[in-house]
Amino acid sequence: MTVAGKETPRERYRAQLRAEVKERAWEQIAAAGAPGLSLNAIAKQMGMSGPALYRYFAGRDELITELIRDAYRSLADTVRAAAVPGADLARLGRALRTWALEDPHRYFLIYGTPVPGYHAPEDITEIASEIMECLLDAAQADGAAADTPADAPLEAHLAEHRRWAAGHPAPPPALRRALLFWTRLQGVLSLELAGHFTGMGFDPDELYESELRHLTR
Amino acid sequence: MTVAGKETPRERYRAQLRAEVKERAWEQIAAAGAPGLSLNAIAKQMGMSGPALYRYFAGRDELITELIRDAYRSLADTVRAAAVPGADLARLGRALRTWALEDPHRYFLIYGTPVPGYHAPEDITEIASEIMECLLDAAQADGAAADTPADAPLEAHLAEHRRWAAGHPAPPPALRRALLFWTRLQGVLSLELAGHFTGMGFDPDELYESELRHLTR
DNA sequence: TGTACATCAGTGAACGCGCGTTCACTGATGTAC
DNA sequence: TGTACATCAGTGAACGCGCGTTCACTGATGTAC
Repeated sequence: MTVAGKETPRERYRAQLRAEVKERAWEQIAAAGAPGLSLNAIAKQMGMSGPALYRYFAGRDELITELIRDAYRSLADTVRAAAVPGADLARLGRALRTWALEDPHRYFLIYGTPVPGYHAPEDITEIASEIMECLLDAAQADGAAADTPADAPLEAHLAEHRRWAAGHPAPPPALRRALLFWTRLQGVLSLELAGHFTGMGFDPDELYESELRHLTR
Repeated sequence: MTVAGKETPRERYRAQLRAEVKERAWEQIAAAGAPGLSLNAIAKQMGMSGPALYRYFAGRDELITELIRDAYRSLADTVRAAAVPGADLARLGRALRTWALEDPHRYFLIYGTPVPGYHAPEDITEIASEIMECLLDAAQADGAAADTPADAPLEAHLAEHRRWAAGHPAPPPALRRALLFWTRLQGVLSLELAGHFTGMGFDPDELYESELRHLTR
């Protein structure tokens, strides 16, 4: 660890090279999918020999985990930036969509087909709950005016099983809003990004906006 | 092509062996994900040598395509069976959920991360629209009693872009119901199956049922 | 019914490939006196 | 300022592996007369 701003040239170089490896990794994911990611291929593309990269990453797995972490981090930052005090859920929803469309491969690294046997390290799980927290904040602020129950059975269930809310004080209707907000938008997004709407004629954005209208009114 | 019931022993054997290969393929997908699927490994597991399988499949790609086709086919059959006349959308929704939970890998082969560069052959696209048709039937039958507009902007858009409906006579509110039904359920399902709810404490089924209540009333 | 032939299943060797990863080593860069 | 040493970056060879796929071939199964 080095104090920021006091990096040695070598540390700077290391960080820069790690970053370049990751960039190439994303390019490779875009070209052949995450399973086709290969350290050797990245090295070759950067004009160095395979084993050189082992100075920067412990192995293929560490690189992938790093990419996943970065993806989560960027989503969390995006969501946090959109969940400023006073913002409504729709704003958060549009930020999510922009983020997802910006780089579908990044989206799928988080929300795509899970790799059998892979378990994310704990710090990644924490980023995920950071996202949930923003969601709850927004859901609570958004509907604070009208927190009448909208679906009693689900709200009762959520009121009793709110471990995921991690102590967040949102009332049951807000818990429900947050969760359904999330699943509904993910529904449109994942189908859209996976190409299940291509050739169908309509604009997925209209679906998305319709969901935003319904959740926030 | 042979008339059913007039199969020669050899044809019967071929069909049986192809089926066994596919079974092993699913097992392998369950163990290592679709990208790790290997003809050689399947052959070895079946006690034969690698090249033997080339008598039954043109190559790895054909096997995968076949698996995808089977997955689509089984979903379409499930949906069709649930969309009997008089059935409501909720029934179709529950059938979808049962089908998905029955074999998540099968689900992800259709709705998971798309493989860059892969394009499904046309007959698979047709199965997909078969599913859409059932959906539209159910959506139309279900809400026929109250087809008042629920979201004018979206319904207007869908009324003008109904290529996907392939001539189906469903009115705009039913178009909207069908699509949102689909995306909302997929939203819960894909997050649930990818494990994004694990450790959160609540039961995804409650979310799912809440969505069903909202769409069908 | 038996014989001659065609068809098909499966094998084993081989080709070329790329992967992840380890290891001993060279050469450059930074550090301490 | 220069010299001696330690640290680090990157190389090339090597290991073992598994992949998809082709090809010539053996042996069994079915077919025609």
